[in-house]
Amino acid sequence: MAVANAAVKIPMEAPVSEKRVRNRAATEQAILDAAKRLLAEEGFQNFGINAVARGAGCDKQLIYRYYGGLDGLVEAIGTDLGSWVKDRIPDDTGGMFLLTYGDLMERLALLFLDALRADPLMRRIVAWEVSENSEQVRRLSEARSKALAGWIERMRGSLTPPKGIDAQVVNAIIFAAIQHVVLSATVSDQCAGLALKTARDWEKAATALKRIVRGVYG
Amino acid sequence: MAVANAAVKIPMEAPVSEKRVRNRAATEQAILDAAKRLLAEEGFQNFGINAVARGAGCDKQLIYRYYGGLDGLVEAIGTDLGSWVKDRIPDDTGGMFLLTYGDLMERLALLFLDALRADPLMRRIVAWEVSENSEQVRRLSEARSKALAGWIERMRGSLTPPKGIDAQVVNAIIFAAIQHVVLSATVSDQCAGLALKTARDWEKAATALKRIVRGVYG
DNA sequence: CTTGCTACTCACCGCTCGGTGACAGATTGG
DNA sequence: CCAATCTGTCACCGAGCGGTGAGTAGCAAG
Repeated sequence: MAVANAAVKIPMEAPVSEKRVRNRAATEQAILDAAKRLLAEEGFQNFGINAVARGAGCDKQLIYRYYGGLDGLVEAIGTDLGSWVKDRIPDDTGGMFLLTYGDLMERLALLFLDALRADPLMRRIVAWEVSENSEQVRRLSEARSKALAGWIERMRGSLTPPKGIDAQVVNAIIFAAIQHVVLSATVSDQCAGLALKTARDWEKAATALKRIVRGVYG
Repeated sequence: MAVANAAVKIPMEAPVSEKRVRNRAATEQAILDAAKRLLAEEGFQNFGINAVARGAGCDKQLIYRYYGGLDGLVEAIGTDLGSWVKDRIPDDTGGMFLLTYGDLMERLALLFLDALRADPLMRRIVAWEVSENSEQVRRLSEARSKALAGWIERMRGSLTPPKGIDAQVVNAIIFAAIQHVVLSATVSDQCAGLALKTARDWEKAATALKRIVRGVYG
């Protein structure tokens, strides 16, 4: 087999899919991407070592080696989440002048609504958060809420809530409402009997949301 | 072995657990109860034929025979749900005079909040609803929302929402908020960074909720 | 007692899961 | 050149899953 070397040097490369390159960094990234994609598209139900490995096109052993298992991988997703959020939720006021706390909260609520609607991964994580209480989920949840809190703080600027209102609690409830509405709509195109399918439906929801925010903050 | 018959007639009954009686109705009920209990306590994650059969102390084959499988069993739970709700959410106004639509919605919101906090099965179903879109879940969800809508309609009486407000949409958002807050608190004792552990925490949440409702409906 | 019917159990199937140990090919350093 | 190391693959394990076909125990009528 003296010709073996030559044959290896010019093999019929990539008979069907391009040959896997030996590159740890790229493989790690491929695994991370596959995990995020899987979580976003399939949800946490069928999320596991085997599925991720299949999605990344590599052996699951590498997930154990590079991330120490599913937990480590999920943690890596969490770490990734901060930048993820930054890319997806605008950080300016869209040219608006936010004169009052009510202006601010209305804008934040609508921005958050749109951002969540547009981001499947975030939606899955939120759904996961209210369905399971594992270490995995806790880490993800923490990363998410931290990113969210940071965003709100940045947007808030120097505006302060009106006296006599426990804004932290009110805001938590409003954001909870947004999350549940979006989750419910994603799964079943409706929420509590309210259709949430067409753009028109969502406009009505946004209007009602504005009304609620304005009702509290004026 | 002539004594065999005598031995059978007076056997050491129930050596450890009482002997299973041959009673189809009772077994069906045991299966249904086990399913509800399992769903309430463990959630939908590990909910399956084997787990239910184990919980009911019978063979899974009986679940196929009596309910036609998990789907039929879940449907039976859904059917059960109407009466379940009636037992758990009060149907009167608690001696209050509800003069305005705002009065009504405030009371409904608080009642719903408490009822959901007190009912693990309902919470699991709600969590399931926002996590998966299967036929099973759709059936359960439908039964739940029907029961809920019926309750609201009964409580509403002749009160009508103020003009110029799309009450259906606003109410859907408010109920969504309640559901998400309760789910989140159940899993992690907090929601969007807001602690929801002590009675004091919940009082604050209830106050904020009232403020939101009153903000919209006056 | 025999014969059916019903309630119920058991053993087994194929499959996927998470997890591990052994191994092959490429790369690098001596 | 060999040897060590790194990257990636493969075969296999035990366990649990949903699902099924065959068989057993109790009861009632003849």
